[in-house]
Amino acid sequence: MADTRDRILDAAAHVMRTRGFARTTTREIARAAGYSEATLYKHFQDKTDLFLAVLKERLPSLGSTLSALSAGIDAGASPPAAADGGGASSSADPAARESLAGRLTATARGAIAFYEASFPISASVFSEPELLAAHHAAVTRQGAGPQYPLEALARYLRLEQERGRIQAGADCAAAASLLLGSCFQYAFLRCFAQLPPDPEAAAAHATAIAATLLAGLEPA
Amino acid sequence: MADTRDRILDAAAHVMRTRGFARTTTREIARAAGYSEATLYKHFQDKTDLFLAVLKERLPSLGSTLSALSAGIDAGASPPAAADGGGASSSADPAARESLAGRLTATARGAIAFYEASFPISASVFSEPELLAAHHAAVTRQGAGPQYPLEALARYLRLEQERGRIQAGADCAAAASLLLGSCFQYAFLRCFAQLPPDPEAAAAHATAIAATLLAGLEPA
DNA sequence: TGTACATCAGTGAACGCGCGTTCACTGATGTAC
DNA sequence: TGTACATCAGTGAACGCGCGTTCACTGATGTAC
Repeated sequence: MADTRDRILDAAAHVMRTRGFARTTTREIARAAGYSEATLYKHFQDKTDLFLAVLKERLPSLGSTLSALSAGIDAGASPPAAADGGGASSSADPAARESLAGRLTATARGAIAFYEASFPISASVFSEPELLAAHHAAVTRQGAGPQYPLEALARYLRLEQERGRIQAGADCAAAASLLLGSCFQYAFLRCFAQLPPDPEAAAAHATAIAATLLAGLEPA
Repeated sequence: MADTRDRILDAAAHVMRTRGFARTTTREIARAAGYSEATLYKHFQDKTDLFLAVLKERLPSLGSTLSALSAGIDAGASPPAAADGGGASSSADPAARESLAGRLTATARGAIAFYEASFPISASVFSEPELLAAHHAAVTRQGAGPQYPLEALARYLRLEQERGRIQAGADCAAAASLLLGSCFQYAFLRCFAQLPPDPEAAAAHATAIAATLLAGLEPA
């Protein structure tokens, strides 16, 4: 029973990813889940209810990537737990993980993987403004939402700032927006071109933007 | 007749923005345009054909913002002409327009306006993978597409690099991705929260990210 | 100028289809005595 | 252990609706003579 609900959510998420939101009908979901359409209505009030559950329970999370950020620095605020979609948060090189550049690069890699995984589903929400509003309300109510990673990264950067590893006058919110925004758009462009995730290309991008953000553009 | 086609495209773009892609039916478009549904089929082969025309002919452009970037520096490559959605590309302060920071800020403001205007329509495309593929093919064929602004900005930065206004070793592609990615995600977050465009907030964001990108984070 | 015809932008009404949803039902499993 | 009943996850078939699309048509405008 609880298993049935999970299978329906898995199937719905799978159909949304592979056929697109417009093709994600109750028939397709039921077929993919191996149940009749009527069964969907034993577990969800209607189609919108099912979609909101998919958005809430089947979107990947940046949780582990973000908690790895501050690990070993401060036992401060940890993000809400959920399934992890990134998995690229722990660098292979322990020394790199300790450096500012290493941490930012690892975060960028995790963010790219996360955005690439969530885009196909989250973009769909924009085609139904009422669904968008309901999802936004749900996500805001529980303090998550797409601006959470920005806030977490900015918090980490301020921590480093206090420790003197970042310029005293630097705008940490702006820096977080630059780094994650770049990852976000990078993932968008790959989804737009319908390219599959490429961890090596993503790592190269992550390294380049982290280094550029840290160093700045102005000549010495 | 040609006027009719334009009115249909205007109506379709309007319905897509206000009701969302899922609610953009032939009936709604016809009603908004003031024609019968049958008239749509005198001008477009089918609904997909109409959507592709909207994407091609009614998406805003960053053209003027990007050409303003290099204005007065080099008579180099100018972007393809199209209707302009930004309009915030020319700064009120001529001195600011001349400085690197001023140009980057103006570009960021134009990019935010552009992304805020195009997101509601372009996100829709993700709900129909076939439409996405067709749109991507069309846009790639004519050398435009969402990565065009990134390339144009990177080209401008390399120009400044040659003139010594940017560090010799800096990664201009990464810098362009940081700046425009931040604008892109900023616009996404506003659309997600269904907030209307706010030029003042956008200008503040643009100023902050341009300054942060230029200065970098590392202490002197 | 008047008449007969051609053109063509636009329409009203209908079509078949696939959608989301519901309903009376089945049959396996658990439980009381 | 056997019997009678309750529970409940899951179903097959049907429903009404709104969608995209088509078709025979209208009526205003232009043109030939």
